[in-house]
Amino acid sequence: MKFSNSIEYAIHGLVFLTKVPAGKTTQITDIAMAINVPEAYLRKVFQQLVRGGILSSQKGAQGGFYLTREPEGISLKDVVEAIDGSLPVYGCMKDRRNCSITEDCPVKEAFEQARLKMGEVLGATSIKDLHDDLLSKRHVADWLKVSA
Amino acid sequence: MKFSNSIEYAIHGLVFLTKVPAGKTTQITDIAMAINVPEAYLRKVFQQLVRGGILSSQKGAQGGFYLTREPEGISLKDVVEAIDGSLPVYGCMKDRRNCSITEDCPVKEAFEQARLKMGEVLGATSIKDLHDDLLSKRHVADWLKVSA
DNA sequence: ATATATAGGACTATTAGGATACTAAATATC
DNA sequence: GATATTTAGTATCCTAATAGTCCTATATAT
Repeated sequence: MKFSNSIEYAIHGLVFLTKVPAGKTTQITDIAMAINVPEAYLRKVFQQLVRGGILSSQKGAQGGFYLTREPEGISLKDVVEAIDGSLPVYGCMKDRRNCSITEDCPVKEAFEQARLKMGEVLGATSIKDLHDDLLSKRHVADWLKVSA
Repeated sequence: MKFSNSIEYAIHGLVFLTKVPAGKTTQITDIAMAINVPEAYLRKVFQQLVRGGILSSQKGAQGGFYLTREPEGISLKDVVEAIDGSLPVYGCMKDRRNCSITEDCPVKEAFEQARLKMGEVLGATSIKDLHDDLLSKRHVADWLKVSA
């Protein structure tokens, strides 16, 4: 079981935008080139982030994308939920299988607990945390240098 | 993001086998009918559980499947790993994108922490826990009654 | 008006999941 | 040992989701 590739693209793109001054837009072409992701695809990913309220966009000349809120307010949980819809959910087939356990199902509850715990961890790491952590490394990624 | 349906089938099948005395085999036909799952498909799922060491099987007349170890020793984590391969993993594309962060990647680490937490929760719930919890309900599932 | 940039839909390709069917192999029993 | 029984394993099919591209519409700064 794997998180989608789009999530990695989204995270890199968001970390890249961390350094951009608030209110200033950045064009998708520049971001895609910097983090080495197909431009057309990254555009799609960024549209999902806009719908998820993480990014804002402006059309037309001098337009582009920018963070809706400060990078310390954007968690990995937010990103995953914007892209993949939700953290991994237990897929119950009770309708198809006419299982009579309609509520208080212990299986569902165990998986729900597990999902909440995962959410706590991913909710505790912000885009800013990632950005700062990466900068502190000796060998900084190229795409991070470019954004400086 | 969803856990596969096979996991639900596997869990129901295993809970069903909880009541079967140790060493006694049960045929896939009976299990599939009891828990209302397509027989051919459940056979596939059970093969995965055999490979995962959770079930054992015996070929030939009077053959069938049986639990390899006691139901209190089988956790939801074991089942998920036998069926889906692993709890959800962060899919990093560093090869394709020639990302220079080869080790100590903070993104990878955050997702790894999250996966471990989820594993702790799912590892703490056993098939026996689920069975006992279900039996304690007022309205017990039909497939559970059958196995009694 | 016009050049510029995202929005959004249409479209393709590849992969994974869900499900079925058939053949091979093992074994209890007669 | 022959046979019926039952799982193992594989091959196949269908569907859905992911990954990725491209074209057109729409908004907007200048």
